Amino acid sequence: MKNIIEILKEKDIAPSMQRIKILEYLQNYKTHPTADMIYQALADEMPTLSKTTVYNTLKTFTEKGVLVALSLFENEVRYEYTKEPHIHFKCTKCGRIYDVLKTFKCLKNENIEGHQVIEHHVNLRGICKNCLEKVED
Amino acid sequence: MKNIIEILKEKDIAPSMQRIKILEYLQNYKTHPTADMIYQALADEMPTLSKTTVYNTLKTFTEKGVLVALSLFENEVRYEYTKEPHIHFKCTKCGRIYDVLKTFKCLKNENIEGHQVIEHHVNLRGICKNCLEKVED
DNA sequence: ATCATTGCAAACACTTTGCATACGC
DNA sequence: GCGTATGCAAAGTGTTTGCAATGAT
Repeated sequence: MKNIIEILKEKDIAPSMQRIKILEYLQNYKTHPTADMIYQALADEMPTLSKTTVYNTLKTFTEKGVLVALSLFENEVRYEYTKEPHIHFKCTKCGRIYDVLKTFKCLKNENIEGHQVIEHHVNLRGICKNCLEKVED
Repeated sequence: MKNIIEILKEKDIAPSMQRIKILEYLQNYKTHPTADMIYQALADEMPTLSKTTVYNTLKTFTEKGVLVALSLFENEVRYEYTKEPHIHFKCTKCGRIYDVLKTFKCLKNENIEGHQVIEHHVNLRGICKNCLEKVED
């Protein structure tokens, strides 16, 4: 795995304890967490961490292209590190978000009805594998 | 155009002045407005209208399947009446949201990697036709 | 008379802002 | 020492809740 400090420097972001921990968390836990989830997860080992810093850091990372901010359903912002082409599936039962393979053509940089596409997001919602199995029991 | 009262009755929603006006607004102005935009637009001719009622009504309509709530970008909830298959394009310059034709296969009711899909949303972002032309001037 | 809808005020959750302190080169 | 990052408290948004007043049958 690429060194976190390297990644930050490449994007002109000064490394700091807080920034490293937050990016590390997003690399390790691919759960598409909200700002608050990240804060809760790190607060134990970083008692002086403030939510403002989490928000600031996520904003910086998103602006510099380190992270992607997702607006899926229910009006919540979630963050992810991976930028491999994929789409999102959110389970209405357990709330978990899955990355699934993008099987169709990406419209990025294409022209659609005269509009120039820069981002292309596909969001699915339904019942996930896990929850389907539970119902069958 | 189908009578609004008919539509409401079909969905077991008791018609009221407020509900009719709100649905009428969404039928007439296909701008994918937020709750606040709807409130602002109607407040003039309905001085006693409350924002709570707008929120209540949009919630009811969405639950009963009269409207669809969209989570596009920037963490804002927008509402639309049409349910013809289409996808959304949001312009990063002017903020306008366009409906564009869905040219690829809908995954609704299909099984993707074991997950059962109920909803399928495609969101594009970029520079719209209008704003592209303005830059060229 | 009964039951649902409305609308005010207050509460709430999430996010941003202002500013003083602390940190790192 | 200087410029940036941090973090507290407060303010700002968007939305929901509690409850009394209103409206419809």
